[in-house]
Amino acid sequence: MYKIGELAKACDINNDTLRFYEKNALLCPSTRSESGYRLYTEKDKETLQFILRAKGVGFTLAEIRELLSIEVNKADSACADVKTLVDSKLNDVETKLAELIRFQTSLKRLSNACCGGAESAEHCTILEALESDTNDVRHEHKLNDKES
Amino acid sequence: MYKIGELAKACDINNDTLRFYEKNALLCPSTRSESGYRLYTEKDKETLQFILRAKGVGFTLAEIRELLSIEVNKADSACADVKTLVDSKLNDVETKLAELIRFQTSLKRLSNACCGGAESAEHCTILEALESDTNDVRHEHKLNDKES
DNA sequence: CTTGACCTGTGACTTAGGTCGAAGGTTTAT
DNA sequence: ATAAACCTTCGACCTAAGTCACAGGTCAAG
Ligand SMILES: [Zn+2]
Ligand SMILES: [Zn+2]
Ligand SMILES: [Zn+2]
Ligand SMILES: [Zn+2]
Repeated sequence: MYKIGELAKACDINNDTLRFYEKNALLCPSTRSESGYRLYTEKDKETLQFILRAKGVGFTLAEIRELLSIEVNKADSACADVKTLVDSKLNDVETKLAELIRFQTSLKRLSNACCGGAESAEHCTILEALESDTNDVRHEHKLNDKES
Repeated sequence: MYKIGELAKACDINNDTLRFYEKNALLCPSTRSESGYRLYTEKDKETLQFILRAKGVGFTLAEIRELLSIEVNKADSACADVKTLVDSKLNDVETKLAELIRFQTSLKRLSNACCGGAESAEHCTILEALESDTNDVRHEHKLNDKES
């Protein structure tokens, strides 16, 4: 059982953020102590970590709430509903994934095209590499322009 | 050459967003007409599409500005600087990618575990599937609890 | 010659996701 | 018994990324 400050510290967030998540129905502590202290279980902590990961991946709190609500309301919902929601989120994730891979490819191409040396990057064609979906680019520095 | 309204419409954003991007050094129209109208080239449009894609993938405008500034300042920067920035962004992208793949895996597992039928989803263990990094889960609906 | 699209500048407002402080009160640890 | 951590409510404030509107003015097309 974690008290609010303990959980917050463990997950590197603010106490107020935990209260905020509670008010916004994202994470309620499983119990309270006799004196009213919030007490979070290990499972609560995992849920929090799930929330933080989901956020990191670009889900809004509303979307995360939706995902979490499946768990809460599952007795009241049909498998069909659950699957529909999950498949829709899966779809979102896969769309993002495709974009990210496109970025990764572009950035890799760019990194490969750039020699990383101390010379002027004038020949580095970032946007070309970032925007084109086509072939590789590689720049060359002339060794001695002056003496041509 | 696109006028502001044309580009905005073509990319399904607000005119004011384009002015906002201009004020925030993300996208300046290549030229102006004699009368002062913003005129965007095809290349400007591509840059805009890059911005929109980058945003969609979770980059902040500040990060996008950094990426774009490479192009603008490349004569003034060394390949080493360019490569450092690019590799750092690449790193960010790969971190996100890893998280997203984790999500994809979880959601897929969940989707597979759920029969999608009209029955109560009581046996659907979302969080288990979402949080565990372990094995597959599959639920079974008893055919007739009453008559047991 | 009027209408709609554009220009400028200014400032208010919005949503999401917090963060902080104050006021006033309890609990827990040392 | 005192300090640190917790509780509550309440409201102010913050950033990011816009959006909207107003005022006063120019421009282009039918
Ligand atoms: Zn280079
Ligand atoms: Zn180089
Ligand atoms: Zn199910
Ligand atoms: Zn089922």
